Amino acid sequence: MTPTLFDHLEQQEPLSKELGPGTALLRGLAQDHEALIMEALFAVAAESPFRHMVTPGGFRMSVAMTNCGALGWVTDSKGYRYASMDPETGGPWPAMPKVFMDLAQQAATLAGYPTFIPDACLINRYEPGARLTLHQDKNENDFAEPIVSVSLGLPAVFLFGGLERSDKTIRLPIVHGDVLVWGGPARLCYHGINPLKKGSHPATGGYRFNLTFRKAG
DNA sequence: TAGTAGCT
DNA sequence: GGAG
Repeated sequence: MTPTLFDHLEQQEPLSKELGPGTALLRGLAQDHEALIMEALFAVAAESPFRHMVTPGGFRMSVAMTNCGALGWVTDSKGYRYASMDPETGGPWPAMPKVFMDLAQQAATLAGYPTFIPDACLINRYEPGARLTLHQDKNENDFAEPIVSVSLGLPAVFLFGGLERSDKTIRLPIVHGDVLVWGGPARLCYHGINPLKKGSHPATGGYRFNLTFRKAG
């Protein structure tokens, strides 16, 4: 039986107050298909391997990334953008696995975006110490489309701020299986991930993986 | 400025 | 030495 948004909200702290409308933290939503998801993730990585991209400023990112779907997020000395081809392999990104698409659409629907059809899935791999500093997702074409973020493996602290970098941030402890959706007035909020702490997780070993679904094109 | 260093 |  598919859980309703009410089922999820019932078991969690009231996020809507802090994060505003259009935003939901769906605790444990990805746990049901955890084995299938990890299998699909490794299949994607076998085709387009994880790599440490470089920011326009010339810094190597601590998070290793790959993509699946029609478009993939990339950064290099020329800037941030979406590309239909993997710069490393020269070929298209791997197709988005059905289990990814189904999960993203289920999460988006629960959060109030029933027509969400992602064309991009950025896969982030965090090792201990890896982090993402506060940033906005603004390389997509339509900001009316939400962001769906799936957490797998080691726990992390998700930072959620406002529309300006200097705005106060709240710290959300995120664990394996949690899915965070944000859109509407929160769509362009600054967010980030604190440096990952060392640990071990049955599903992912010493890593945290994050799937970020977007309609980019 | 999707980073890092350096401070409290 | 970790957290902010």
